[in-house]
Amino acid sequence: MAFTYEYPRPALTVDCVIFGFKEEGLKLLLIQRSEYPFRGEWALPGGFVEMEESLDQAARRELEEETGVKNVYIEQLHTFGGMDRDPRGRTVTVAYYSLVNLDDYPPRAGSDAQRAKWFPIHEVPKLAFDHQDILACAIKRLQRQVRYEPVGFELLPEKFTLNQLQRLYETVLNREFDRRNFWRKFKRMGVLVQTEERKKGKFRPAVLYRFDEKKYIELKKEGLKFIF
Amino acid sequence: MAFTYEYPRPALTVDCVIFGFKEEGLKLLLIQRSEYPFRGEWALPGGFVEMEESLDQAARRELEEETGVKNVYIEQLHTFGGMDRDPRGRTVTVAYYSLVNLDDYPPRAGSDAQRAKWFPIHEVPKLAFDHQDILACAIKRLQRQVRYEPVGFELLPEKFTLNQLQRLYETVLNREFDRRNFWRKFKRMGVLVQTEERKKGKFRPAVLYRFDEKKYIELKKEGLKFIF
DNA sequence: TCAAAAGTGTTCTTGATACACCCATGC
DNA sequence: GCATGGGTGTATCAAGAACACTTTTGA
Repeated sequence: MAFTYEYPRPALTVDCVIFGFKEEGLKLLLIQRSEYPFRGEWALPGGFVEMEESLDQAARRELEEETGVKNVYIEQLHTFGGMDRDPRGRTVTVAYYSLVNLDDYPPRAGSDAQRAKWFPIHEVPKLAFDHQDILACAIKRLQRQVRYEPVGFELLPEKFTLNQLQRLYETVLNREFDRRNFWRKFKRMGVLVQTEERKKGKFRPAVLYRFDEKKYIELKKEGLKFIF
Repeated sequence: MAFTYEYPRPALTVDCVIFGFKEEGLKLLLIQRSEYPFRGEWALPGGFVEMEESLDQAARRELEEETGVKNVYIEQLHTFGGMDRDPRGRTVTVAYYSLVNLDDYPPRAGSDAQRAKWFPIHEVPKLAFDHQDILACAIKRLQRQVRYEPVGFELLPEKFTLNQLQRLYETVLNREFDRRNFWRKFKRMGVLVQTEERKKGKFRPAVLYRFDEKKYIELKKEGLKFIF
């Protein structure tokens, strides 16, 4: 049985806010629009939801089609349904967000994603639609989440130094931490595993750590509060 | 300019998870469906989004129409877009959630809302659609939010005793707190104002407190961490 | 005067903060 | 050997957890 009465329906889209991290700082993945509206302007990757796919699937599909980024964990952010979001007509968009390690998705990687580009978070151009609002919402969420859940590791390579981790937190939360206290806090938490490898650089090589997800899940069950 | 190509679109609805609190415990506001599908079964209040209203407006409108509950602060929860949610066809729903003080919305209050009823949270009947999932999501959110933001006060009368506050937290988080530590923690936080009034009962009258929102906002700016 | 809830104070432990020194490396 | 970031230890203070006693009221 179909709908008894068919009312007009808003169009439904998904949009993805994808954050990446490198030594230089936090970055955002955008695409340059090739179609009306906002042709030539930068926008979040996204598009229309098909009838035979879930919202998550739609987000993942659009992300891969438009940027080549795939197999990442995405998380629903918020749904934006303002009346004048889209000049083509009433359109509701479900925004997703994700954190990726920039080493895995270097700038302008896929040839299928010529129009995709990573922008430093503080040099993001004016965005199409209400994508500026969506971005603001995502940044808030990121700042919140990084404090209460170990998501920061998604932004780092598998093996990282405590210094990289600290810089990540300082970048995202826009404040500084005392190196020794920061390190101790994470070490005490017991979710980091020291590896045999060292990161070589100009100066003294730094120990590389891994995030131990299994252990985190265990500790969480026992009531660990991951808070920063 | 309208959409160049018109694709089929999912239907769009809103659903509201409304929590209430009383001495006996946490409650949930449901309506009994009068139409296909799931006629006669209990469901979250909600309905179709109109073309000329925002999502928030739609949620508020449906809530008032179906239950008489109005002028409450609602917050977007999550959007559910599974393919088989609705036997009538592909339907995406934006779920909202809200906390209200049960003294303001007594059970079966409005005559316009005959089919609405408050259920104790542990005696919720089987729900229509995937509303069970939505409810589970809302409970998680409530538990999370009550720990990191002062939303619990929405569930209480304007003036309340520390004991009521404690019972609220114990109910929502499903654990017990030491009375003295709990009280001290809240008092130290500095967001409670002692009123002149007392709550009389069988035994020694208890001091009634108010939540001082202005002060909370101030303290928050100064970096207060509201955590429980 | 008794039962039940309201209200307060102390100790102990743990985590947060602030801070100073030595170490390893490349140049 | 020196500049630079890597790595550790300690003292102090605030907050959390555990716990016991006095007060007020209605019946």
